[in-house]
Amino acid sequence: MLVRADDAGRRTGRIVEVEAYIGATDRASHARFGPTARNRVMYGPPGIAYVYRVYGMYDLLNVVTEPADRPAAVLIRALEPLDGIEAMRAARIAHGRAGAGIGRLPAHRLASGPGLVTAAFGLDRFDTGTDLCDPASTVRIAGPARSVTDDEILASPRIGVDYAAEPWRSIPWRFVIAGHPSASGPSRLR
DNA sequence: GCAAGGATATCG
DNA sequence: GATATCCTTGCA
Repeated sequence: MLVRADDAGRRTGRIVEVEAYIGATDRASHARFGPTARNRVMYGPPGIAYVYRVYGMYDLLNVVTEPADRPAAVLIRALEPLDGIEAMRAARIAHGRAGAGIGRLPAHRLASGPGLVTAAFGLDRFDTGTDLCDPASTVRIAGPARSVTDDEILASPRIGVDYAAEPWRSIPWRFVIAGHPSASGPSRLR
């Protein structure tokens, strides 16, 4: 569960879709270039946020997952909004990238994509370095909203990594709660 | 189907 | 410095 507690109130969302990026040999990972100014937190301790910008407009939230010097992270691709729906909606409108229909978007679509997760939670690349495991952090990851069994989870190839060589392009390292209405992409892909 | 949008890694 | 590329999204 992703939690943000600040002046705007408390926002929580159940993490329903993630992707794994593991090691310098993963040709789809930012770590494929070795340590750089952008990805350096991937080489630090786990539990830290790595937020980067793609396509000039969207910031994507990742969590560092391995001990120092082993670059790995999990991309948070979608949330099921639980609390703070209106704060998320307001943040989406303030972010301004999406079209005019946000005011009428159903709640379950407010964070149904990696760029939408950060927009709904008011995160950007300058939040890189936040300790997501520290209860004192404004943004943090708490225990699961509820338990998930293995047979609910669908594994598939990662999204948007067609540039990577095989086998990395096809490894099923995207994990989603099968059929969840808050998963990313068109409904036919959920 | 495709444009928007700017940071980033790489090359000269 | 210049340039090709990118872990996306919403609308035509």
